[in-house]
Amino acid sequence: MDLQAEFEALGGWDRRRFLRPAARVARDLLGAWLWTESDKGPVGGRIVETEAYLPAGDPGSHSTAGPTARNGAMFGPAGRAYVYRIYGMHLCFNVVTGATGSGEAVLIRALEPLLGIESMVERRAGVPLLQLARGPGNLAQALGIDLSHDCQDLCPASMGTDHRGPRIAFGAEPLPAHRVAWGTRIGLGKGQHLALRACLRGSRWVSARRALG
DNA sequence: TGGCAGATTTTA
DNA sequence: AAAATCTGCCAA
Repeated sequence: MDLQAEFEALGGWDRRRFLRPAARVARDLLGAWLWTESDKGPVGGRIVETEAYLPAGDPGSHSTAGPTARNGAMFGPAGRAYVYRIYGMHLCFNVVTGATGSGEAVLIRALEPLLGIESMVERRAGVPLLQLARGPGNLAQALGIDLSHDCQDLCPASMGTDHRGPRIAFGAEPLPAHRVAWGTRIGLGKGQHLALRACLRGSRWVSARRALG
C-alpha cells in the first residue's frame, strides 16, 4: 500500500491505548505514526524506538520522587505530552500513560521519516536522512516539538485547523511479537538494569544498536 | 567503530 | 553536581 494511503487509512488517535502500563504502551507504539502539522502538511513518520518509565520502583524515571514543576505532565491524564529540556539544549518528547496520577510515560526515541521529509531536512540543516529523527533530541527538533507542547493533549475530540502539536495514530494491526526487540534504556544513571527500551527489530532507524534481545 | 570531551542550562 | 543528549574528533 502507498504510504500516503496508509497514513490516511489510520483511524486516528485513541486515548484508551494510552491508559495501559508504560511498558505495554512502549511496545504498542512501535509501528504507530507520530507527526506534527505544518504549512505543508503532516511531518513525521513511523515510530521505531521507545522507552518506558514506570510509575513506581523505577529509579530512572523523573517521576520517582513525586510531582515537581518539570514532571507535572507525567502525573496528568494519559494521552498528553510530557516535553522537557535536557542537558540545557535538547528536548525530549514523551506520551503520558496509565492511570491519572500514577506518573508514568513513554519516551519516543526514534522514528522512520515518512511524511514531510523536506520540512525535517530544513529543520535539521544538512543532516543525513538516516539521522533526521534518530535519538529523542533529534526527533523533537525534526518535528518542531517545543516546550509549549508540554501537557498538551495528543488525543483531542476534534482537530481544529490551528492544531500544530504532536499527534499519534496507531496502525490497524498490532505488531507481531517477533518484530519487537527489548534492551536496556539509554543514558540513565539509575535504573539501567531494567529492559524497558523497545525497538522495531532490525530497523535501520533506531538510535543505538547495543544489546537488544 | 568506539570512546571521549565539550556545548549549555535547568533541576533538585 | 548531575542530567532520559548530540556532535565532532581522535585512535586503532
